[in-house]
Amino acid sequence: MVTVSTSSEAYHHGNLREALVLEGLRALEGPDGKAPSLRELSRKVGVSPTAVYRHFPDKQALDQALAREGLKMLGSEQAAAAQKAGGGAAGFAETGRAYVRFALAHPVLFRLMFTQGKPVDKDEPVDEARALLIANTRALASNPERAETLALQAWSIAHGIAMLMLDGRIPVDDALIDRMLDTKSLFPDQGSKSEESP
Amino acid sequence: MVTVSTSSEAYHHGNLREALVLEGLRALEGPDGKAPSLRELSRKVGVSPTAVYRHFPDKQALDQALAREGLKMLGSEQAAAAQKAGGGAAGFAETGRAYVRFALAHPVLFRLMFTQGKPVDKDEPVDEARALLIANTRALASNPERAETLALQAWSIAHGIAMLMLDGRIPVDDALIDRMLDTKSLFPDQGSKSEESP
DNA sequence: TGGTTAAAGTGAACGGTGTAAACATAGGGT
DNA sequence: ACCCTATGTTTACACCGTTCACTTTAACCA
Repeated sequence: MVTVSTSSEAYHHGNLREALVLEGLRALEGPDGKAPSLRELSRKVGVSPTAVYRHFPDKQALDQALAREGLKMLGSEQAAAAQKAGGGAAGFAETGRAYVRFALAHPVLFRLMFTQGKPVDKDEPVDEARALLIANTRALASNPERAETLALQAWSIAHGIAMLMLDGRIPVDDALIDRMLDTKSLFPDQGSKSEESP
Repeated sequence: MVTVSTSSEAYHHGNLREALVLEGLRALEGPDGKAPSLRELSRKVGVSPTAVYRHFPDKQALDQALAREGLKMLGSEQAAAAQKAGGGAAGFAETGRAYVRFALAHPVLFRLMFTQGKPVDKDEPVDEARALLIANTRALASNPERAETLALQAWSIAHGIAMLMLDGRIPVDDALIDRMLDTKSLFPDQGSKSEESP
């Protein structure tokens, strides 16, 4: 059904959708500081602007696809960071740092990920980061309700730090990040339920 | 030198700059969910688009003026909330709630306030909110360094909650806000330096 | 008081954007 | 062998921020 033609001179591109997303992610990493326009993207891929509409209903849909890729990247980076730290409380703390690090490393992508309005009631199958967060707080908090609050608090502070640094309100400083994300002082009841070993 | 002509039919508007900022703030409160364009603003004020450039070097400058107004509003609302709560720890907690409340009440303005890139090293004479925050943490924290960390943590969590709610990542719920902003559990060392009475 | 000058407005135009509509092409299934 | 459909193209429209050359008006000074 889908013939993935690698020839780049064909009238039909082959897999334009994937190419757009790929080029979009690349552009988001660029030094422009702003998300690429639809026309700019289509130019780079070598296709007319309206061709995009065969694969996305509108620009926002393209942006949402890029946002989903970003969420996937963030999730896997957080998971990797947690695993490297040995899981548990240390891993939990590390996911926070990974969150802020990701935001600083991919500022435009990060903004796009959250600017794209999504409903809150629908569970995203792609959101590994959220699942990881919930699992972590469930394991660390004293009780389930406290766990949920803890999860949202942890998310909020990491997100707040990330945003304020991206917006130039807070100096970008690794040591400062560590101090602000010090989970022992922020969430003193962590680990009161279970303790773990590497 | 400056004659403020109230007549609205004059060739020269009289005080176009103020009118633009006023209309801009009004538009930011509207249901559009997006910041007004320069042309739209000039239309509503009854002036040609290029007239704006007599008062602002570019669109970003206009946006920055709007952002400054927003920061002033936020600062005074926070100060009022703190005063109503009787100052001290209770007042500090209230400034956090006021911050989130402001963001939810003026979503587009709030976004604009932080999207307008400003340097971090320059002290803004207008930023009452930051001054209030620093004063509060100085009074509440056990030592100066802890006070600074506390200030940035408090700011970050309030900002994070505000942003995540604006972006639809967290349900907008007053009780949830209170739970997440519970300063007694978040910052257990608060009040260890000085205690106050209403 | 009257003339000059500079501040503050205008309109047309340029390149950019997202998007709709009509048309072109190519490749696969019957 | 044919046509159908998926996937491209061209053209066009309305809007955007911004530049340029021009006009109007008001304030100041001789």
